[in-house]
Amino acid sequence: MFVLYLTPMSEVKRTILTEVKKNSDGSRVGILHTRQGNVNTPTFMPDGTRGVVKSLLPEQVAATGVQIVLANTYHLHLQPGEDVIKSLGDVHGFGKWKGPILTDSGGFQVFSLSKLRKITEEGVTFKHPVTGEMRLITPETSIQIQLALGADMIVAFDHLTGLDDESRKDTLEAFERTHRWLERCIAEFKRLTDNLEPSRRPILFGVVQGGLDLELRRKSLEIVQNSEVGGIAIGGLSVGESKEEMYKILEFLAPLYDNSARPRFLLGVGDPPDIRFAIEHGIDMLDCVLPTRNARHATIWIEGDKKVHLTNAKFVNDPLPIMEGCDCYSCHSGYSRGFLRHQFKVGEPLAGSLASIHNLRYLSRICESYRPSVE
RNA sequence: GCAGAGUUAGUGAAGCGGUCAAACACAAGAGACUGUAAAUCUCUCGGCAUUCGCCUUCGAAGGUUCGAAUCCUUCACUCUGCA
Repeated sequence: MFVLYLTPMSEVKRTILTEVKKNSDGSRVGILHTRQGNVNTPTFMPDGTRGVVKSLLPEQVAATGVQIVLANTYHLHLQPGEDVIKSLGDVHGFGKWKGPILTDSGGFQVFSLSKLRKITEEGVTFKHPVTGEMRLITPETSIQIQLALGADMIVAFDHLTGLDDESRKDTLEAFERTHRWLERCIAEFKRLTDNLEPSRRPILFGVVQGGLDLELRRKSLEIVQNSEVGGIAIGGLSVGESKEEMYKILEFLAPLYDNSARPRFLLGVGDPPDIRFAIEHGIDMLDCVLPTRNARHATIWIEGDKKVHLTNAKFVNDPLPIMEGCDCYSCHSGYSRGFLRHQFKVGEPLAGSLASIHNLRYLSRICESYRPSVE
């Protein structure tokens, strides 16, 4: 068969995700096998860009139900550098996170640092936002860095563009380049990991692009699925488009995943309704800065996915916890909204930490609601 | 007592004849944030109308001027020197 001829490789045959159950709402329950242990899916993964989930101890992160944490290739490469991290016990020993760690490739910075970067076919040259230093990241170096960091799951270096009106014209270029770069990522990955036992290899995710164009999305998914990658990442969403547009793509892709043993990772989505929608359309893993960033900005979720600003004046004397009935540490310990409002107003970092714990628990609980039998 | 300096919206602080309802910072109020240049950013912040606009303000009271937060006089208070 043509597809098999293209993909006779070990990564495709390897069972990276064991599908435990299909739910009637379209979601699926699974066990993700990484070299750093198994993880229950669907799962939400907070971003610890610089090697830690901001303002939280690993124990506090784990206590929210989170099982995987992200780190970022671009940030850790620039500072302190993968050599330093390697010498300090790779990303696990560095940040003391015992579970699996996934690194993002730096592809997001192609988008978020668009004013500070230049794209060529070779790769992307970034100007350091602070020092002005120029640094080239290529598909090959991204893979090298991620492996040196010691991540258990890594992402192919892709070309991400925004989906605001201005940037949509770049979709085709980004789509094509992403696939050319994927081949180079895979080649480099194989070169550096072929000598490892398959069970000791990190999992490489290829990234699906294509903007809002359904045909491009179909083609991109096909290309990624026919590549020697261990996981499928859906990229290029939640970057300026409407929710309806994002949902349309997720809905379109849902029936097209061809291999239940490969995890599907939706990059960068973390608004509770979006998480639910994604999970109910076959997504197993999601990461996002939203729960922790919002928390540091005093915004938390309560029942019904409602956003609440804890700095609001109405909370001055409020003795209630962030969310009644919540089983997170912050709510369970009884910290009042009045206390949190005050600590936010005076700039006390503990307030952001307590709110982060709550928001992470809120998202973990959403994921757990799809996998009751596994708990 | 004498000589200087000062008193500006919640606070600090610019302004020194028209372009001043009055810079800026903080405080206050509201909001944004989706693979983290983000413990950040945006808006509002005398009163009313909330579109045009109108009204009351720059220690107090008088005065000069077409026009004063800005110049003059007196008073009140604050600070710094000398007694």
